[in-house]
Amino acid sequence: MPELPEVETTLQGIRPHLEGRVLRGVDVREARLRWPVSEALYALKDSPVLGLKRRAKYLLIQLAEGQLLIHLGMSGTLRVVEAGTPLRKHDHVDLRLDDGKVLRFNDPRRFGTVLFQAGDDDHPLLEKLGPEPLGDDFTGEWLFARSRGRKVAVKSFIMDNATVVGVGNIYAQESLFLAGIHPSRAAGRVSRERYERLAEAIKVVLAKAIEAGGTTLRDFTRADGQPGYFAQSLRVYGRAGQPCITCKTRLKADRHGQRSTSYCPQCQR
DNA sequence: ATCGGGACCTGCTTGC
DNA sequence: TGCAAGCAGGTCCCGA
Repeated sequence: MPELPEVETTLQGIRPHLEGRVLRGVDVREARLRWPVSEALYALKDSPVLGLKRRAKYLLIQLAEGQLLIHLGMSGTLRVVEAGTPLRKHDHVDLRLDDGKVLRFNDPRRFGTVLFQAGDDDHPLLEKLGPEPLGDDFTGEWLFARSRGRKVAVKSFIMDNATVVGVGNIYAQESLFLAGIHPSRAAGRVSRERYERLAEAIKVVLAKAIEAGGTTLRDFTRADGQPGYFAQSLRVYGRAGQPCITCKTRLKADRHGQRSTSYCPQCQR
């Protein structure tokens, strides 16, 4: 159930199990994901795991031969299990480790990816990505500069990975509410000052969500450690028709590019 | 260049 | 109870 906080939580959950280990091999039971699972993975054998990191919503596993890219799509999860653990439905890929554990990729909708990029170069999918939302180079000024003349809805604009990565449907809505910006407003018609507030809101919302994800980290490797959602802190997402937390106005529902949006018509302009 | 829409999938909820 | 429609947290690619 991955937006960026879930991916970050996953990274932190699997890291201790992978660092310092050797990848013995990869078992692919279903290769038809968003893109076919990279053929090169089938041949990997006894490769030390050099490190793990995250870029946007991609989990990157560094091996001597290159880089493994895992994206959870809309429904993907990773679990660390003991070798021999019975398979569940949609357990598509296993990474076998030298300590008898397995990193198991499950994805009912198969929108996720398991790819391999040989050598030192970044995978093409990573090339066009914008700044990390929690990094110093993501600022209101950046949003302002990039948005001049743009007519797209500001919600679509901040969900565009070239603008900033890791802002999915939930957190886009939450951030716009916090910043008091109407999701349908043209990106080019938001002031510098309001973009400062929006950038700050995005950072706060994501940082808090990551923190909350961290609380479920402890049982992450347990049987069904479904990352909790901290739904109680969602102010507008999924609340269309209910009263605004601030002003009691009935929250409205709308759509931006096939994605539902809820917002307060009073607080967000 | 920019924008909106379609596409890729399964599973769960809703409504007749 | 059964079945179809609608919707779900992502994001690439296409045509206008």
